[in-house]
Order: sequence, then structure tokens, then C-alpha cells
Amino acid sequence: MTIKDVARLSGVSASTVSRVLNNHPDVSESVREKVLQIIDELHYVPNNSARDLVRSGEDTVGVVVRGAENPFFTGLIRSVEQEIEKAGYAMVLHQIKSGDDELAAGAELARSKRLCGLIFLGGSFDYTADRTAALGIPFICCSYSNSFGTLEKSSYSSVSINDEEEARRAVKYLTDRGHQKIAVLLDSVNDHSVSELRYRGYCRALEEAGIDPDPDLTEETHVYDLPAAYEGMKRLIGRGKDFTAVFATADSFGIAALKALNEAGKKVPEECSVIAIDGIEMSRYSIPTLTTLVQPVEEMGRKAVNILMDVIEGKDRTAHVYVKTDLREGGTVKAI
Amino acid sequence: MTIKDVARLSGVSASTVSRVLNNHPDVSESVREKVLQIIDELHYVPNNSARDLVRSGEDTVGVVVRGAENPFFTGLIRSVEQEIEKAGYAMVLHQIKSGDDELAAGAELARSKRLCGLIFLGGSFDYTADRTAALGIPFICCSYSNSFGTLEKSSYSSVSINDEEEARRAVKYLTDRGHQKIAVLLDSVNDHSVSELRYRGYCRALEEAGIDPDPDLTEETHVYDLPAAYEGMKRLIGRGKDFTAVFATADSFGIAALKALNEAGKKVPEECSVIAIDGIEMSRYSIPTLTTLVQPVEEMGRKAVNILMDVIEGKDRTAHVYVKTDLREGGTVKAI
DNA sequence: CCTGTTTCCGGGAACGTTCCCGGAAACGTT
DNA sequence: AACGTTTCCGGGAACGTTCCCGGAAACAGG
Repeated sequence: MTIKDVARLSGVSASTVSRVLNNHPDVSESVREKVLQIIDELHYVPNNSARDLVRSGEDTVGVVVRGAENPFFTGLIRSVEQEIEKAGYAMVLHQIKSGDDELAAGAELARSKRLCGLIFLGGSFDYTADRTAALGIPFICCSYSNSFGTLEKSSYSSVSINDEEEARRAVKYLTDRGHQKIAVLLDSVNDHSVSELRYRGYCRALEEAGIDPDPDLTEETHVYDLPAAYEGMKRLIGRGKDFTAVFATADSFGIAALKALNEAGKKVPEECSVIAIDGIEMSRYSIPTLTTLVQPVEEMGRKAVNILMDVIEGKDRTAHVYVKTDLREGGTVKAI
Repeated sequence: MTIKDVARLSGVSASTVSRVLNNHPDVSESVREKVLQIIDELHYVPNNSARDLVRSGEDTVGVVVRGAENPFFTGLIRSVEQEIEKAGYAMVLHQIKSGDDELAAGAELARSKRLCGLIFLGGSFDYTADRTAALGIPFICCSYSNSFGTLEKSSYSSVSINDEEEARRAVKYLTDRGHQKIAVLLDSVNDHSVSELRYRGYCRALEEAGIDPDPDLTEETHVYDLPAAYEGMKRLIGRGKDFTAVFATADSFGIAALKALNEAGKKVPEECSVIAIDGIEMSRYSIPTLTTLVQPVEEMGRKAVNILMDVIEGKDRTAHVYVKTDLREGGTVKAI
């Protein structure tokens, strides 16, 4: 069942059928109707591979995302998708596992689908210029971390929150309310991820408040998921060290922390406050509602796509924009 | 950057490069090395469109899923993906919005990517035989509902829980514990979805317990998401009708219900019990832990793929298997 | 040295589209 | 009536692969 079958059955050439398919004006109304009828009868659907092959797919941008298990990204992806469509481009999504090389994945995607641009969502982004050069097309990082600064800022763009600064703000929110012994729940102190950046912000906030960070109040999960965070929080509690608040480097961690605290009989926020960063949908429905710094995902998606489009269309403006979070006061923080 | 560039640079023909790419034995070791080196230097990646075009992609199965916003599916998708890979096939995922025609989406996917099989995840499945015939390839429905029975069972396969029966079981769990006034939170009573089937099970359980269903205790959300379910539960509470338990037709609804009840000052489970169906990961971390009937997603994915593979490989065995849920007792149900 | 076999490689058709180009009508204009 | 213009259509190259087929070496056995 090819375009030729349709052409034969409707008594026209393949070219004409193609024109009907891509509603090109150069086709008479009667012929168009006839062809459409045959197409409908045959349940014909054009072959995408052949299509992509010939038109070299210069109108689609790839999105590679690390950690689809992180619910924060679903909102971001939705936003990005919407913006890409609005810009008249197509989108192809590629999810990678936590261990994978995102740059390699991006390069593969770029060649294989002939993309015109690439968006990296999440993960760390510490690559040297010659590695990114292999991509050969414009790209932008969104909600990323580049803790090493290995890549000169001029060679690419980025959109994200200032993770360190926002984390500082979150923790300051706690110290401002009298909290001194603040535990932290994070992914890993040196995984080059946003979690690490947020941890730094945590340290800075403590420092500014004249508090010495207590290693016993730091708990790393080493894997990004709910069970790990939950177990981490249990270990923290089991350690017997006293603390009046916990800073969760992600909403998911916050929710898991809430659960562990509840099971340990520690009331939130009376006996222990909790604050997090992200603002995923589910955190609105935790009990109590999680107090968190919500990331403006729509704005992030929009800006990321806009900048990328500008670069694609020649106006070369690489940019590194920081967007601000919005503090959503739930019911998990109490002054002491 | 095509296969010909690689061929030219390494002094061989395109055929040879192709052989190296698909590690065909008919190539000497020295040539293979040379070619691989050039490939590496050029960062060459074969064009997938061209590849798919020629080998007609007879080794990939399509998965169309309605409602990716439903976290239940993420687990199911993961399971299906794993099994498909294990069977040596590739998978292509296609998400559709709630209003879309899944059969049309499936058909399009099938033609356009030349699939060998199709898996439909979620949604209703009420189509006539001539419509499904348009697909032209074997397919299976997983976690679906076919409330109308419009399609003869012999023409396709399915794997799911018996939604009506499991819902009956859930509600019976409540009536067995003395509950009489049981509210229900569902998507819509006649959307042909699993929610409707579960609603029927709810009615049956009440009937068996000699309880008259009270329309005032039924709340429909008409859209599948957390805010809608939350608002629904608020309306239910606001109605002022007394109830001692609520049956949520999905875990997400249960979590939203928990929140609404909490805000209304109704203690769970002391003043109101909650039971749901699905078993999504997040429901383990609600406070209290949601009591729910968890669907065996790994088993479902495995069976769905196995049956589909058998059909694809000729052994024609259409089957309709029901898998059983597993009651996970959390802390949201209390006898009265 | 001849012949048969194996190993390796290149040529070229095919996959299903799109799109440029050229041409044939049909229509208008002087 | 002759000539431009417009409208519509078909031919055919091109996209980047795979894979069959045929052939050239290299090698074996007699």
C-alpha cells in the first residue's frame, strides 16, 4: 500500500497524490476529491520514513531528557512540546537512563533524524567544547547544572533556575524562622547534578546564618526515586540526631520525607518543618501541603524554545537565562 | 554526512560500510577496523529514516497509550517496554489525548512505521470489527474496557484486571467492615472507561450488601486529573450528606480525596475510610498510606507482550486474560 | 596447472516519498 | 488568430540505506 497504489486506483500520477497529501494548490478540486476518496477507502497512510528521508527533517527539534521518572519533567516537557509546536516545528522526544551519555544520545538523534536543534532537559552538562561540537546543530540546556564550567558560556544557551541561589533562599526561609538544626536530603553531593548545586545553596544559607553544617544531618540517596528518599529520611531519623527542619532538594524527596516523619511520629510542621524545590503537581496534595519553591515550567519551556529558534534562524544570540521560582507556602513550615 | 562519505574516506564501497554497520561477517578484519575508525572520526550515525524505509520495519511494535497523565501507565509502559526489548523487538510509543480516536492513531502508526504489532494501553475499546480490520496487524488491549462488547472476542486479545469484579471486591471490603454509606469518586458513569466498569462493581457490591445506592454519594469528575478529583471530593463533602467511606476508582482520586477530607477536618480513617484501585507508586507515600488494590503491572506487561508475540509469530492464540489485583492494606480503612 | 571452494568486496536495484521541471491544456488579451 | 498566462498534471531524480548478485582474488586439493 503505497502512494503508487493510490495513484493507480485514482487514475493520476504519484506526484498528484503527493500534492493532495501535502495540500499543494496545484491540483483541481475534482481530482483532489477523487484521490481523497481512494485514500479513505484504502486506509492509506503515507510512510513517515520515506517522508523524513526526502525532506531531510529540517523542521524538527529533538528533546533529550534524563530521568523521566522525575515528575518535574513531565510538566516541563509538556510546556516545551507546546512551544515547539507553536513555532511550527515538530518534536521528537528521547528519554535516557540515568547512566547514559546525554551528549552521545543527542548526537545520535541529531544525525539519525536530521534535527535542526536540540534541547537537553535535566541532568548535568559538563562537556568540553569539542564534544559538543560533534552535535553540529544549535542546542540549549534547560534545568541543567554545569557545576564545572568546563564549557565556555558563549557556545551554547541555557535556561534554568539558579539552583544554588534558590536553595539558599529556601533554607534562608527556614533560618529566618529560627531554625538552626536543618537536615538536608539530596541525591548526591558530587553527582554534578542540580541536587549538588542545591546542596551548595544549603551550605551557603547555613553559613550566612552562622550555622556550622553538621554532616550527620546530611543524607544522600544516590538514586533518584521515592523509595530511596524515604529510606534516606528514615536513616536520618534513626540516627537520633536532633533537627527541627529538613530541606529536600526536590519535591519528591519532600513527599517521601513527610511520610517518613509521619511514621516516626514526628508531626509536621509542629515538630519538624519541611521545605523543598520544584513544585510538582503532586506536592499540592500532600498532607500537609508541601511548602516549596515552584519552578516556572511554562516560562522555562517558552524561553528555551524561543532562544533555540532564534539561534536556528540565524540571529545568533546565545543566552543564559535564570528564571525565578515562586514560593508556594504550604503547611510544612513553622517558625520556632 | 552519509554512508558514502564514510565509504569514500575509508576507500571502500558503501556496501562494505553497510556490512560493517550491521556487523555482517563478509568483511575482513582490517577493513572493518579502518571503517570503524573513520566512522568514529566523522561522528557518523546512520540515518534511521533510510534504514527503516528499506527494511520495512517488521520488527517493531507500536504502543498507543491514552492518558499519559495517569501515573498508573508509567509503570505499565515500563514493563511493556522491557518485555518487548526482551523479545528482540523495538518499541515505538505514541501518546494520544483523551479525546482522540485511538484506533485511528494506531492505524496511522501501523502504516507509517510499518509495525508488526500494536498494543493499546488504557481507554475504552469499543470498535466494530471492520474498523479494527483496518489495522491489518495483530493487536492487543491492555488495561482497557470493552463495556459494549461490540467486538467479537475472537478477533483480538486483551489483558487486564476484571475492573468490575475488583471494584466489587474493594467495596465489599468496606461493607464487610460495617460501612453502609459509601461515597464514590469516578471519572464519569458513561464514558465507557474502566472508571465506569469500576462504578458498576461498586453498585453490585452495594446491592449484595443490601444497600441502596445514593446518587448524592456519587461524584463524577469528567476529567482525569488531580485538581478535578480534589474539587469533586470537595463538592461531595460540601453536599452535607453523611458518609463513612469513599471508594475512589483510581489511586490518584484517592490521594486527592485524602487531601480534601483532611482539609474538611474529617480524619482518615477514623471518621472516613478510603479505598482505591491501581497501586501507583505515590500511593505508598500518602498520609495515611492508601489502602488499594494494586494492579500487577509487570505481569500485565509480560502477558500482553507474550500473547502478542505468539500471534505475530503465527501461533494464533487470541486470549483474554484477567489478572488479579493484590490488596495492599494501608491505613485508610477502619471497621465501624 | 587446472578446477572448485571460500572469502571478500562492489554494483545497482529497491524502499516510498517529495519536489523541481517541463509540458499540455484552458483561458484571456490584443 | 496569434500570443502570453495561468492552471493543472506527469516524469524522473533524489534522499540514505539494505541486500542480492555477480565477480575477483586467495586458497585448497588433485
